[in-house]
Amino acid sequence: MSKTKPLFPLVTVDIALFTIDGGELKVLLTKRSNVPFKGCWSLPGGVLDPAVDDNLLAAANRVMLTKLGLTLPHMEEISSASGATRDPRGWSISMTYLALLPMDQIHAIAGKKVDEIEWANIRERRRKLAFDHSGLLDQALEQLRRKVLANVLPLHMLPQKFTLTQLQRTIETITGMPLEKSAFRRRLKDQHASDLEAVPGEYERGVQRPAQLWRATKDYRFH
Amino acid sequence: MSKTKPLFPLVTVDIALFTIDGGELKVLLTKRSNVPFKGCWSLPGGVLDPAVDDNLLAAANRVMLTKLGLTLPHMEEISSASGATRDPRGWSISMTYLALLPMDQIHAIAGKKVDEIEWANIRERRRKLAFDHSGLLDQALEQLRRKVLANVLPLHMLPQKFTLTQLQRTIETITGMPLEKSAFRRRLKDQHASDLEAVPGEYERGVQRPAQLWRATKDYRFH
DNA sequence: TCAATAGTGTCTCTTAGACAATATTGA
DNA sequence: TCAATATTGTCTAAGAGACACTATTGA
Repeated sequence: MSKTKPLFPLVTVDIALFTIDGGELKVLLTKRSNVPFKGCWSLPGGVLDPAVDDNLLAAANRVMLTKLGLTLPHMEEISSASGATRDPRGWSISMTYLALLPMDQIHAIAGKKVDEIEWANIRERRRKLAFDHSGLLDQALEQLRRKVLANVLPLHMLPQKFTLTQLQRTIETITGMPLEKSAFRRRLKDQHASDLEAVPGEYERGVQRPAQLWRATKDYRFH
Repeated sequence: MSKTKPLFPLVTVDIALFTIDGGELKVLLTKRSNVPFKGCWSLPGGVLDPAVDDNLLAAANRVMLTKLGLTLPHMEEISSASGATRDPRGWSISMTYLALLPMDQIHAIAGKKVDEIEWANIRERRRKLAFDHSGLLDQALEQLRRKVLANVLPLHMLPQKFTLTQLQRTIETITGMPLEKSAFRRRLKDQHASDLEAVPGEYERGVQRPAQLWRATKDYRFH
């Protein structure tokens, strides 16, 4: 470690990383290998290292890369949690981040897998997490749903090339609300012309009419 | 001061406090009386004191109370700013808060007025602020406008009792967009029945038909 | 031909904007 | 009565949901 001075207050970053797997919304959890809360499940996270982190967002990206080998297409600050009692080690600040992983990279986790990991189904979330992570996860999930309901496209959860039906299913899975196919596509044409582009001549085939493949335009952001 | 240990990283809170004055949106600025950026204008703020602050939100409220004598009806976390270079004193974290002051309390500022203060007109904002506060103010302002445009009522900027026209003018001032009186009132009736209540028998009088006075319902939150 | 899903068209209903009409006061 | 602003009503246009229709493939 490159830490030189002890941190006071203790500053950590915690990441709620979501993806879609088997038509279900999942979040990545890690089992803690150290005290406090050793053996408990928690959001993946780590301690700020001022010697190497340019800022807190960079710290979140570093943690996901070094601990899990992941470079994530979206990382967004959600909120802080702070106080003297939320971490037994003392007065602490945690910044929570919302991150998205493309569904075809769900098995890309490599890195120094010091911790046991699990993709937990959001709908079955009854497990109590370490620290105040249950609440942090709730906030990140709420923000994800709010944005998708507000018509922001979660393209970073899809493969590079995808069909419009895949996109529709992804949104339905996140929000829990069914979409009308016709109205959904009308909205894409009217309001997302600059977000999506058809991949010329590429189609997904099956026992049906081939489906046009689409991709996010360059520099698309989940904003 | 009750600080016992020096902070590392340095943790501060900065508050973008908005109100309406003379039909204009204003933000409270303070002139810094200490280094760094001595003599520069900045958002009011202060350093976290883990010995007395329950959390960062409490720190923001304490700073506004002790430095300016204000107890604010709304205080909301916006975002963090962090890094090694944004404050010459070293690696720092600042949490920005959005706060609202009722327009009839614009002169309520008392407290230990160690700093010179000014209500700066948002539309004339060309002044460069200390640290990265210009950007922080932009973010807070954007969030305020986003919420008001998304139909959240800024009741905390109005007096306890107000007319619907006052509310309409307030919203128009924040967003910069004119509202249709009829459609606006229809929206209030349809979507804000639980946010507003008429004050029975109380009217604002003038050279015109008296205007019903309204108040925010108990526990109304700007959310 | 049929099952299956892609993709499009159309009808209707709701909602929001535009604008007009009525209401009530002080001067 | 008039000026001024509060409050309400109505017409219309745009957008969204419901639903049906057509298109294209593999089996």
